[in-house]
Amino acid sequence: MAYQRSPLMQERLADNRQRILRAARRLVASGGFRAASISAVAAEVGLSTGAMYRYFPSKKDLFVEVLDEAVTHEVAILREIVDRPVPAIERLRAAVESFAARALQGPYLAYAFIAEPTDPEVEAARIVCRQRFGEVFKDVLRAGVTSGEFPEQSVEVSAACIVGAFTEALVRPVAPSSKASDAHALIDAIADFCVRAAIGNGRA
Amino acid sequence: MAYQRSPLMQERLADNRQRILRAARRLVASGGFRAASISAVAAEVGLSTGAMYRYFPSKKDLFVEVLDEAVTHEVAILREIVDRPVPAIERLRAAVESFAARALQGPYLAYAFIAEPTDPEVEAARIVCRQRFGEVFKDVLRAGVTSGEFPEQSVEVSAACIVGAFTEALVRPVAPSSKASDAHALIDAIADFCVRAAIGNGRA
DNA sequence: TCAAAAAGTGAAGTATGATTCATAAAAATA
DNA sequence: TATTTTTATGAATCATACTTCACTTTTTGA
Repeated sequence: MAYQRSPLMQERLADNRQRILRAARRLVASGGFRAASISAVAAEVGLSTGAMYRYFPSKKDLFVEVLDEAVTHEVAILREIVDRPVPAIERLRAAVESFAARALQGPYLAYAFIAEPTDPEVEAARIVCRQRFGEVFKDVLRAGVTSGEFPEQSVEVSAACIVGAFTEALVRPVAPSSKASDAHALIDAIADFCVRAAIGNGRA
Repeated sequence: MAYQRSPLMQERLADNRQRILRAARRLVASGGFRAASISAVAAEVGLSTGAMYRYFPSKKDLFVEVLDEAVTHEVAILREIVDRPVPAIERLRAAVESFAARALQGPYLAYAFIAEPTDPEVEAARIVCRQRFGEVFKDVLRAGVTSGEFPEQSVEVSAACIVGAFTEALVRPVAPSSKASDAHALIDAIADFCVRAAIGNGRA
């Protein structure tokens, strides 16, 4: 007869799926896509490699979803900050600081969904991610230009530069002397940079 | 008896070596390290894969050298610009524009030696590359801060941000609408961004 | 021109990691 | 509990790309 999954089973499967996604993200965050082989993820979750394919049709699909989830989460946070009813300068600074603070906890994650190359399919997903980040910053910049806080500028390019600036500065500092202690100083310096870039000298 | 390479042969070998390096760089520039497999490089040069190993002991060694050559060349150009006896602002702008213009011709090359991950050994070489780039920008920034053109700032972090900003903006524009025609506009916008970031509003 | 040595070839050898598949274990019905 | 179906396993398979090696071609020096 027709056999159905019990609610309990249903839940366990859904839970496994979540755990796979989380384990994959954790591995990417700690060592990039390189460290996130199917067998590594499987081991992390406590499943066999074969079982992975019951949850995701391929490695690509898994990582597209990891990427998408991470970015959705991140963008939601940034969006909330960027929509606050305060001056654009403050919003910009807060957004950069917020992103930077979280990125510092898992530099590779920020790196992975911003820069690390993989299969063309995952790559396509990442381009969308970047655009989604870009949109948020473009919105603040546009608001600032409209309100007169920021000078005329290509908000398109500036948004890309901002994303690039904090990514680079966070992911692999030119001088990687950053300990946990000066994380705050690093974040400040990055935010200063981005705000200065947006403002210029009033009339750049 | 002891057999020696004739000068002609000597030259042909040296020439092959150069051609291998150039082909490898060309491939990286057009499609990243992914596109630069040993067999692809060999095909490009017109040699067999086996022959490659008469010129370089391993793929790693080849790419460490490719990276090193590219960066040495690039840094020499930037260094020349940065050492000119003009205001720091001008030097900074010129350096960014110069780098950006060249990077636009082969986005992947800039990308590859700035961000793309590979073997740990090549990775180590890249970290040095980034530091070398960083140094150049740090020098201009320091000069500008000393001369009072730029406000106090972490030149360390600012240098990283600058490298990141133009890399991101060049390598994969958030909105990749850039045709050959607006290359100039893009370069200008990036340079504007970096200069604004360095200057701030006089007292950031 | 001939023998020795170097250079070049490309198929075979390895290594790594994704994917499949025959089989086993577990869960759902009767 | 017995039967059927789903889920899980992990070794085997496949794919890709670096590296080696037995062999051929070319070059060198007599």
